[in-house]
Amino acid sequence: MPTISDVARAAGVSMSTVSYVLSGRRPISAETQARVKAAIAELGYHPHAGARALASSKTSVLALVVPLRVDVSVPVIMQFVTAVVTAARTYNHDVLLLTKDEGTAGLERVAGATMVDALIVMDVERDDVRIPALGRLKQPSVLIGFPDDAAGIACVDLDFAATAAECLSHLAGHGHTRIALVGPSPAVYERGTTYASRFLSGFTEASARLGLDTVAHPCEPGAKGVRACLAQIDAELPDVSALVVHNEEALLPLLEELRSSGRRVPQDLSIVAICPRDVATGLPVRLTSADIPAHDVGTIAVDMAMSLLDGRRTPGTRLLPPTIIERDSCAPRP
Amino acid sequence: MPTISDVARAAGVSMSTVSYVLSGRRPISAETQARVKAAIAELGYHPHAGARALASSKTSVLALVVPLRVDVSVPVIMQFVTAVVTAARTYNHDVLLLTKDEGTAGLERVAGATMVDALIVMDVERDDVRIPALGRLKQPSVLIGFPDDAAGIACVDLDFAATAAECLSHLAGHGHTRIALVGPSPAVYERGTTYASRFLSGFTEASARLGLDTVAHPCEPGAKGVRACLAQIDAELPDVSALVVHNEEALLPLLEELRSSGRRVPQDLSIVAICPRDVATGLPVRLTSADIPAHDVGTIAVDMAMSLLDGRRTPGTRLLPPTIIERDSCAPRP
DNA sequence: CCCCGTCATCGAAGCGCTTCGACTGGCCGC
DNA sequence: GCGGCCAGTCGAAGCGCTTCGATGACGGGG
Repeated sequence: MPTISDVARAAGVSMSTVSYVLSGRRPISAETQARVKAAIAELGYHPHAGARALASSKTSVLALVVPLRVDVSVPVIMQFVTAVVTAARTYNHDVLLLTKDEGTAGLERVAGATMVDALIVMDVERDDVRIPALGRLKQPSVLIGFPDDAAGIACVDLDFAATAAECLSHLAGHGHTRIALVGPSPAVYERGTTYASRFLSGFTEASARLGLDTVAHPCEPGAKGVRACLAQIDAELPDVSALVVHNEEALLPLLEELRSSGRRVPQDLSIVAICPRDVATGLPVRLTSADIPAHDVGTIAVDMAMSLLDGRRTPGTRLLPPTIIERDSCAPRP
Repeated sequence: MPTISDVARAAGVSMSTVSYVLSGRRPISAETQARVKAAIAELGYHPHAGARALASSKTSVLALVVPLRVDVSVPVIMQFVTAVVTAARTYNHDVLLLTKDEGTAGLERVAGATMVDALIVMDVERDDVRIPALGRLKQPSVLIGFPDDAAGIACVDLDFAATAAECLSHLAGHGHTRIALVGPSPAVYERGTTYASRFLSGFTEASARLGLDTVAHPCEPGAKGVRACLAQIDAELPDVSALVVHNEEALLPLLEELRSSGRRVPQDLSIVAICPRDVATGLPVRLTSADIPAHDVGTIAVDMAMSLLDGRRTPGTRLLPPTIIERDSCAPRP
């Protein structure tokens, strides 16, 4: 492996000149630049990341913490991940992958060892122990999600409250007035993931504002859970004509159950789902859905991390507006 | 951030002693070790990764290259990823995530910059351009999948040929003699992913060996693709009584199509699928399946990389034996 | 009693890069 | 015609760690 001094020798200049050609931090004449670049190409020189990190205290690496076992669907996580990696590359950064199960120790390890310049943390919970830990690090961090108290740490996420409201007004626009929310499994609420409760309170508020008759129920996973949830809804809200489904796992069994009990979607029952595009289109009925903009969220998280890194101030928090995509699961009230 | 010399001063020893306590490469008396460790704990010292990499030419980081857009299902990829990250941590390594779309350049970048000690590459194709590139790196690498010519690079994967044979003998054991293979979409074959052709040739061979009547067809994605594929199969192999499905996306539409055309699974038609556990159990019928051992493959890939790193010789290639899990989609021939 | 081998520890030389201060010509303005 | 300035370049001092050879103390064998 050639070093910077090999390049310098080959180009007939000093090490520092090569360094300045590479970083552009000082003016170097066009001819010299050309010679240096030629030498670099010829030798196949790559600056040594460790040496660079040592000398400059910058690693060009971002840490990304992903959840291992989750209630939020795996494809969505993967979308976040690829968005983050792709966005990081546009800033010439790479991504070190950590898992949530390492908890606070993982953060401290990579930050303490100066392996990364900044951290992006997914799946933060209401009262996440990692938040105070992040605050103690010398590297900046960005949360994907909203804890109760972000303690000054930057956050990005879909505006779930506004999304719930959008779903309701979309259905209200079709004439529906009796609407039920099929929520995530109780485990999600208990775990303290705030998107569930943010969605729920947005739902409740908008329902009151729009004068709708609504009920909301969490939904256990599996066909039995769906059946139980539907039964409860029918009992509490007879003549319900539309469902808002904030539970990806429930979608398929739900459609199965409705079909086998003879309720047609959308003729008898309209549905709006909160899920990524491909889930909405991959089911037996193409669902009208509020999109989960995983790609945008990931990209914005990286943008925020980069602003933080070069000292620019960033809005502490970004809530992305919802987008509803009309497909085949909403009809006017029967 | 405290440095090793802060620790040394606090413990009243030299820097090198601290280093030897940390690495264990030379004997240090118990008392000295205790003092050093106390100082480390008290100061909250973490060795600087860059400095360490510079001095030792070891980074304790593995690169993992994942495909971005794929025909193999996202949850499977994610299983590989989490297995690799988890296994890497047991060796005190971290994982740098690269995407396949960076191609050869990504590999050369991280290897050239000495950001990683070894590379693990997923989704390798028949004649992958990355293979010669990997050969040129000074870091060892492990492929997940089997190219036509691995050029001496280590490989791990499920033994797809043996898997096909297992599926057939499982069905033959239930008395089936007329069996069709619903293969991946033609795009997969064209892209040159070898697992498809390995499976197909295993299928053909075992079919001959067992004296079965079989046909094999690729299957375009979507409901129409499934319908077309079934039609072809029925035309070429009337009275087909079992299907081997090597196409995760086709599974749901396939079951839909069979149901709506009145063919019951497994009474009228038995099915063995090749897919991960959760897919097999998440469908309307719990499918008997040959498991895709993503977790094991990921773990073994890391083990192989580590052996390569400390100079131990490893088998150049590991093919994992298939496991068939009996569920509700296989019945004796009607 | 001396020599030698062992064990535990130290000192210093890098590893490859960035960065800061200093140096050199040329060119301007007065 | 001289001081000052700027563009362009160089030299050297680290950055924090590992590692190798050297050193000192100590005990055992001759």
